Amino acid sequence: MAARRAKSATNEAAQQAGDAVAIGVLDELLGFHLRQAHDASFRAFARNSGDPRLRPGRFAAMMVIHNNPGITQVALSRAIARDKSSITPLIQELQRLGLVIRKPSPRDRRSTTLRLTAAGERMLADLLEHARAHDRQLDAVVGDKKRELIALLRQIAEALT
Amino acid sequence: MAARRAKSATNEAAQQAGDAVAIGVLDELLGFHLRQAHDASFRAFARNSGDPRLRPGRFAAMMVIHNNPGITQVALSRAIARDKSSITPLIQELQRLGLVIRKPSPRDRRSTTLRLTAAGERMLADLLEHARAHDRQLDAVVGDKKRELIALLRQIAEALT
DNA sequence: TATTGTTATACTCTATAACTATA
DNA sequence: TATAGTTATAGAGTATAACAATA
Repeated sequence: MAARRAKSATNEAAQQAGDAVAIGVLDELLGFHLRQAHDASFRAFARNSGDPRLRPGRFAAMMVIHNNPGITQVALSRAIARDKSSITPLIQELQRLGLVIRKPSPRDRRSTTLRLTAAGERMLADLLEHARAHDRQLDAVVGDKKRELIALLRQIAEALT
Repeated sequence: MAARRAKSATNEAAQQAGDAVAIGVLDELLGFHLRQAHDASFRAFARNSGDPRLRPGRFAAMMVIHNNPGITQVALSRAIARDKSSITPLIQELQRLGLVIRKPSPRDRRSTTLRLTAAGERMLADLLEHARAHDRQLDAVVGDKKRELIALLRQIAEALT
């Protein structure tokens, strides 16, 4: 746990002058960089997507519903790795906005099936534009490493879930 | 926005049977994978670090203080990219746990300087053990790509901040 | 005038547990 | 007995705005 650079009473002055702070061993931890990169990406997306209704969480849910029309709430909850009780308010909100319709399943009367409305599809297309614009920013940063990077991130998500 | 796989009334049955859901274009978005990988990593860390006081946020703050003794609250807030008003309760909590000491700056009477206590240093060493164990899990997944991956994540964080 | 840190306040996201209605 | 979805509730974590003290 030895620190990397000399520290002393003069350090405070450096901090106050706005110097870069030392992050030490954190710099070698993949988990830390994952956190930093995600945080920056998340904020940039929220910042640029103008419409405050277009949070990353809702976007992911709508995308899953779009790609799996008729999906049930529990299946959706598994797909986006959230508890089913977290899905209820999310879906209610999307329904309130007229983006999703819920229909009782004909097969299992406990279940509700989900579909995007026409407005939902339009909103999703719009969201996707923002997401793609956002991703182009990322593309510009990672260049031809994109495929490889995605593959690594996917492996991480799978291995740790 | 065409979907990738055939969808129909039979889809719901597939969902109910627990089939993997289609995520569509999301799969090509770096931002999405960043979210998934971070989410999985974050949860795994919280799950494995036994001690519930060792949240990633506190860990990062303690690490920055360790590496920059005498840092002020505002400088810390910049270092971990949070508003200064979010730092107050965080530091109060660390102080309550006896992990951090606050001293008025002799130079600027508006400022407070932060340092880890001996207990704070011990706790940090412990935290670091957990973080490293966690990172070894990640290492096992990414193998010799680690350096490159970290470099890419750092570039992303820097470009988007 | 600008900055440091605190407070008041509120919002988002999420989870656990208990419930109902079905299976 | 087990599962789908809802509700009640609570806890992190964060931000904005306004403020007092100080620069």
